[in-house]
Amino acid sequence: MKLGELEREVMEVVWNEPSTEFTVREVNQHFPDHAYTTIMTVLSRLTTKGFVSEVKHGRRNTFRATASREDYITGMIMEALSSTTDRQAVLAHFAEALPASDQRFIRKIFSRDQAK
Amino acid sequence: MKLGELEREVMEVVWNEPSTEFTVREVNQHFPDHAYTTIMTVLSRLTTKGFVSEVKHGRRNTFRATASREDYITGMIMEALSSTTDRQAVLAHFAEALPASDQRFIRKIFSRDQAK
DNA sequence: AGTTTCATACTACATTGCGTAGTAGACAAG
DNA sequence: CTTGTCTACTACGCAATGTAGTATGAAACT
Repeated sequence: MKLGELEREVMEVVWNEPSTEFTVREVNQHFPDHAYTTIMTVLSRLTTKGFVSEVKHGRRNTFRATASREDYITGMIMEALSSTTDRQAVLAHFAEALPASDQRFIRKIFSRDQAK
Repeated sequence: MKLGELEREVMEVVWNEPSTEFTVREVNQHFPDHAYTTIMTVLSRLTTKGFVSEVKHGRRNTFRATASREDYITGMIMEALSSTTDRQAVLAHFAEALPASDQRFIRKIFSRDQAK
C-alpha cells in the first residue's frame, strides 16, 4: 500500500525506533507545525493500512511499527519488479544504473554466500 | 512521476510496441469499455507527463512511448532506494528476498563484468 | 457544394486519497 | 467537581484521476 507524504514522515519517526511504543503526543512532538489531532488521524490511518499497530493502554494508546523500513522499501521494489514480464531486462537495467559503490556491495553479498 | 491505473494500462499498450505510433483509436481498441474521449484525455495527460510524445499528422495525431517500461520500472526502484539512508540494508534485504532464479541472474551479470 | 463522418480541444463532474483539524465525550488528577 | 487530556467521530478542501460530453473544424462522400 502506498503512503502519503505526511504518512511517510510519521513512519520515518516510528521506523527510527522500531522497538519503541509511541504515544500520539510523542509522535506529535516531531511535528510541531501539525495539530495533535492531525497526527492522530494519520496514525489511525496508518493503523488501518497495517503500517503500525495500536496498543490500548487504558486511555493512553501507543503505536509501533509493524515492519521495518527495509521491509517497506523492499516491498516497493518487489512490487515494481512484479509489474513486468521481463524481470531480467529490468534487473540488468537496474544493476547498470546503480552507483559503483552499490554495485560493489552487491557483488560482495553474492560472492559471500556463493556457497549457499 | 506516478501513473494512475488506467494511465498505466495505456502505457502497457504503447510499451508493448515501442516503435509503433498509435492513433487514439488504435489505443482505444484495447479498451472497449472506455469511451474514445476518455482514452484521449489519458493520452493527453500522459503527454503532459512526458510518458508519450504526440506527433501531429495533419488531423490524425499519433502517440508513442518516450521511454521503455524498463526505464520506468528502474526509475521506480531507484526512487524507492533513494528514500532511505541505509541503502545497504535495503539492498541486502532485497537481494535475499529475490527468487533464486533472479539471484542467479544477478550473480551472472556481476561475474560477467567483474573486470570493468 | 452540401452533408455526414470523424478527430481534436476544451470543459466538466464524480470519486478517492490525503492533509487538515474541530468537537464531543470519557476519564483522570488535583 | 472542575480542569486538563486523550480518543472517537466527523467534516472539509484540494489534487489526481477516471469518466465523458460538447463544440469545432476538417475530411470524405455523394
